[in-house]
Amino acid sequence: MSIRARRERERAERERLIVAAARELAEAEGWDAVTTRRLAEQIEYSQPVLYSHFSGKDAIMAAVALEGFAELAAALRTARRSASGPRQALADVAAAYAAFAAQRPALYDAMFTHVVNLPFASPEAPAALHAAFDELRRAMQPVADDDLETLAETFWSGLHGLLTLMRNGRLRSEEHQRRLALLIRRFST
Amino acid sequence: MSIRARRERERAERERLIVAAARELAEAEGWDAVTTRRLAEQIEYSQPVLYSHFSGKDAIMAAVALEGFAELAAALRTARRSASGPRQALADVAAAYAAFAAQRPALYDAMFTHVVNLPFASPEAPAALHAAFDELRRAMQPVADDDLETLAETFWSGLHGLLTLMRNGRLRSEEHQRRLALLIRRFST
DNA sequence: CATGAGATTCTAGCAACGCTAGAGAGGATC
DNA sequence: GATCCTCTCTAGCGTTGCTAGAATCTCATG
Repeated sequence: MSIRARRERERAERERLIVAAARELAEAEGWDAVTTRRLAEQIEYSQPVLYSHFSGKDAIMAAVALEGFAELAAALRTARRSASGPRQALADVAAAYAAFAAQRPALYDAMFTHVVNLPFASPEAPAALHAAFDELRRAMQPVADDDLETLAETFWSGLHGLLTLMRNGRLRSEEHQRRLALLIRRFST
Repeated sequence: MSIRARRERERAERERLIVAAARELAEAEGWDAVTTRRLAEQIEYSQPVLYSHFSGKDAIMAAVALEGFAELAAALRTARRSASGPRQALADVAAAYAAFAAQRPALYDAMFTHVVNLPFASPEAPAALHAAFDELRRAMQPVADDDLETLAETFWSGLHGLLTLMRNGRLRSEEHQRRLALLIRRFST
């Protein structure tokens, strides 16, 4: 029994290693640099081992994205709780979201632009994802008139659009903060 | 002299063919299906011919994107001009933008998410791109207080976020119209 | 202690990708 | 008619994600 347990423990540890290696490599050199060969080399096993843990590269990216959702939820929660008041909460949460995306672009991509296999706007979506969106919803509660869910989705989309277009060079970078402030202002009534 | 002219004409025609084939294939099966081999087969020439016209696959995508900008500008212009009034113009232009993105997702991707080589928010950006953004700017003129440029960028980002997150299954599809209306409403004062 | 079964991991390779070097064919020029 | 030059093709390089089948290692059983 104990042997089996040790095996499973080691196996879980190796899986953790794969996800960590993928994330590190992606954050350092972008997702294009994350190849199965480099991952295998990093964990000091051969390529096929990856496929005994994950169905493919997409599944590894999804695992990285899942980590990201949990961290995003935590960051948003901290921002909301440390806000000076309910009105400030929205601005602080939005700023935390923007900072998260700016500091971990590769992670953000895995979460919101690349992987499509994860269920999103449905009850089957991962708990961490629900938690992250819930933080945004709570931050918007004080400024919501009726349909909180739709309002939160729309504001989130605005944030997401600003950050992705900004990062891809589609917007004047010197106006970034002004646009963020403008968006928040438009959703603060 | 005439021979040289015919040559150049035929060459330009072949270049047009390449772009058209890339666009068709992308719209039918997505950009992943657009390979240099399939493109070569479609135009009935060998692969290296593509590289005598374009520096690589990215350049072909950029050419397709350029077509898209022109068409988007035209669509937005039509929407703005046929609007019943200056207040309705913003809603109509936004609706036209959303329809464009929904009907030609691959084209939209080439324009706004994939290719990064094109200059964007700068004077060097292609004329068609300036024209398209200018339509949005004009539609927002009546509702702008002071900084029209930043306002237009922010509203555009909101639209872009809604459409991309929607298309990738990140938002509840049944609420799409409601979110669009909400965004427009928030930017209509 | 030896052996066979079962799980685990590796080597080697497939098909497809973007892209390119160098050979060959064709028409224009002297 | 020989020579050049432009154009196009065949063939191939290095890389990708992924997989089949051989090899190795572990462990319970005779």
